[in-house]
Amino acid sequence: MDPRCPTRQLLDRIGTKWTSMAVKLLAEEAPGELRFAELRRRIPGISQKMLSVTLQSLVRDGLVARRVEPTVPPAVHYRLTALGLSLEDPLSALRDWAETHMPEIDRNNQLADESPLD
Amino acid sequence: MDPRCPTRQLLDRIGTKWTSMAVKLLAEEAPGELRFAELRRRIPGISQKMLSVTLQSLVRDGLVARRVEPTVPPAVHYRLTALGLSLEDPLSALRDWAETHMPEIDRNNQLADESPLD
DNA sequence: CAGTATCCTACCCGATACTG
DNA sequence: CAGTATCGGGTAGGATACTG
Repeated sequence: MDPRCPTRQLLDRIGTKWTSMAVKLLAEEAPGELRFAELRRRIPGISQKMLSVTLQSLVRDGLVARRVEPTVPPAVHYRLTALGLSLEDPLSALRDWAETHMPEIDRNNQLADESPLD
Repeated sequence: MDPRCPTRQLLDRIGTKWTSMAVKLLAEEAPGELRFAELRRRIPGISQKMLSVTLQSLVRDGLVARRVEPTVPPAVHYRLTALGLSLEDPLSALRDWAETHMPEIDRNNQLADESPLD
C-alpha cells in the first residue's frame, strides 16, 4: 500500500480541524453562498486566522469558490464548486456513520479506562 | 455547529497518518486476520512504533480485535470487529472519491502555483 | 468586513535503541 | 516476534495585534 495514496491526501485535507465543518455549512447552503463573517458565526470557536487558512486551502483545491464584491468594506462570498459538492456524498456517509457509531466508540474507550489490565 | 461533533471525533481517528491504511488492509482480509509483521510489511514506511500506536488506538476504539497466541515468541493477530467492518462502507466511498477526484485537486493546486496573483 | 502578521505551544510522527 | 522507551524536529493550530 502506498502511504501517499489519494485517500491519505484527501484525509490530510478534510482531516484538519475546521475543514469538514466549513464544507458542511457550505453544502447546506448550496448552491447559495455564505459570507466570511457568517461562516465564522456558525463555527463556534474558530478564529479569523483559522477560518481564513481553511477557506484558502479549500479555494486552492478548487472545492470552494471565492467571490469578492468590491465595496467598502468588501463583502466576500464563498460557495462550494461542483467538485466540492461532489464530495458531499462520501462525506455525508461518513457523518451518518459517525453519528450512529461514535457513541459506541466512546463506550469502548471508557471500558478500556476502567479495565487497564487488558 | 459543534466543533466536538461526532464527525470531527471520527476524523481525528481515521485522519491520523496510518490508520486508514491499516483498516483497509484488515478489511481486505476480513473476516480473516493479519499478524503484526505482515501488516508492517504491507504498509511501506511505517515504523514498529507507529504501527503499534495505530493498532492500540484501533483496539481501544473497538474497531479492531487483538488475539495473542501464547507461543514463544508470541504471535499476535489482528482483525476488524463488526464495528470496524461497518466503517468500511463510508470509508470505501471516501477512497473511491479520492481516486476519482484527487488528480483534479492536484491540477487545481498546480494552477494556483502558476498564477500566484489570484 | 475580511483579512495579515507574529509569536507560541502542543503534539504527531520519525529515528533509534532496548526487551520478554 | 511484537512490542516499549526515549529523544527530537516539524507543523497544526491558538492568542493577540494590526490593516485596507
